[in-house]
Amino acid sequence: MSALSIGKLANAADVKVPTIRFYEQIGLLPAPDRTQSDRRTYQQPAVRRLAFVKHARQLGFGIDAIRTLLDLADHPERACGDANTLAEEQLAAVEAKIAQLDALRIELRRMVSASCSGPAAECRVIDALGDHGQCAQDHRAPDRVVPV
Amino acid sequence: MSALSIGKLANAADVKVPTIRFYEQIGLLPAPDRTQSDRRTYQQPAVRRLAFVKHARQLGFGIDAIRTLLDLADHPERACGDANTLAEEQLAAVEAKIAQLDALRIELRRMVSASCSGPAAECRVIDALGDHGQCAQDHRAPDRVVPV
DNA sequence: ATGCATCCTCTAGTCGCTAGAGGATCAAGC
DNA sequence: GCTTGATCCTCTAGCGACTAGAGGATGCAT
Repeated sequence: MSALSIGKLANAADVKVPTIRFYEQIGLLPAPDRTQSDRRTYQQPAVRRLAFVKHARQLGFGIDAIRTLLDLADHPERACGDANTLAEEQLAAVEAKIAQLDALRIELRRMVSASCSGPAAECRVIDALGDHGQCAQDHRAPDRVVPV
Repeated sequence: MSALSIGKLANAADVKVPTIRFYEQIGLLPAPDRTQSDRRTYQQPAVRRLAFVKHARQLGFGIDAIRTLLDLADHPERACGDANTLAEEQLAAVEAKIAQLDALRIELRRMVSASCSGPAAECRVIDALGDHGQCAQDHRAPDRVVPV
């Protein structure tokens, strides 16, 4: 009755079709049954599972972390210490990134506020980029650079 | 006199050696002269140019944007409107990302604050991930998801 | 029966590097 | 002069999390 094609599942969880196949490929979602013509057929629980994954991704959890979280969700009798740890790590990561972006924001604002209209020779932006000494703040990237 | 090996340049600008080769490959830095044994030799201006690129990357500018900015820096007689536009766009992108991360932070804090020690069945984190309806805020990713 | 949507697999591209293989060359100490 | 270790060269592949597209097989509605 409630069998879903991959397209319906994608719609139900608001996730793109290729993404579902990708998740299956990397073992994040179980391989579903197939029809005679080799099409994937999902049952209702797949929607919840995919929504869980989507929500976790939106919160910035990495695939490995999600694997652990799913595993815990699948085994409700286990202690959830890992889930707390992961969430705390994620929170710390998010807060660190916010701090870094705040420094960037300040620096960029400083550049932009002196908006110039003349030639590039006098451009505040170009100038500031060429001379890091102008930076009031420390806006270095700690590990990886922001992919804004 | 002031010729630099790629290693010296990397040191001077605090950038890794392979990164310099990569920048050359994608045309961000000009191909330098070579010694008889095919080693790259740089002159002093290369340090400033590379530092410019590094600084722009730290501020989150993409390679294409940096190409434009470098082009402007190379032609000081041109109007710098593009530089201002790019900086403004970058500022807007950074601010948008901060807003999104703030929402994530709130949501994650909510999860973490109710730190549980029991089985996963009662875990706040697992529970919250499974039910987006619990989220007070809208922490959806607008375009791409945070690679925290 | 036609036509279009949806599905399948597979490969390659995105971004900005980073890591490693396999080999040549250089500089310093003995 | 010789050895050793650092540095250099090119080339290819990998990261994360998808996304895009080729080329072909179904499914469903008219």
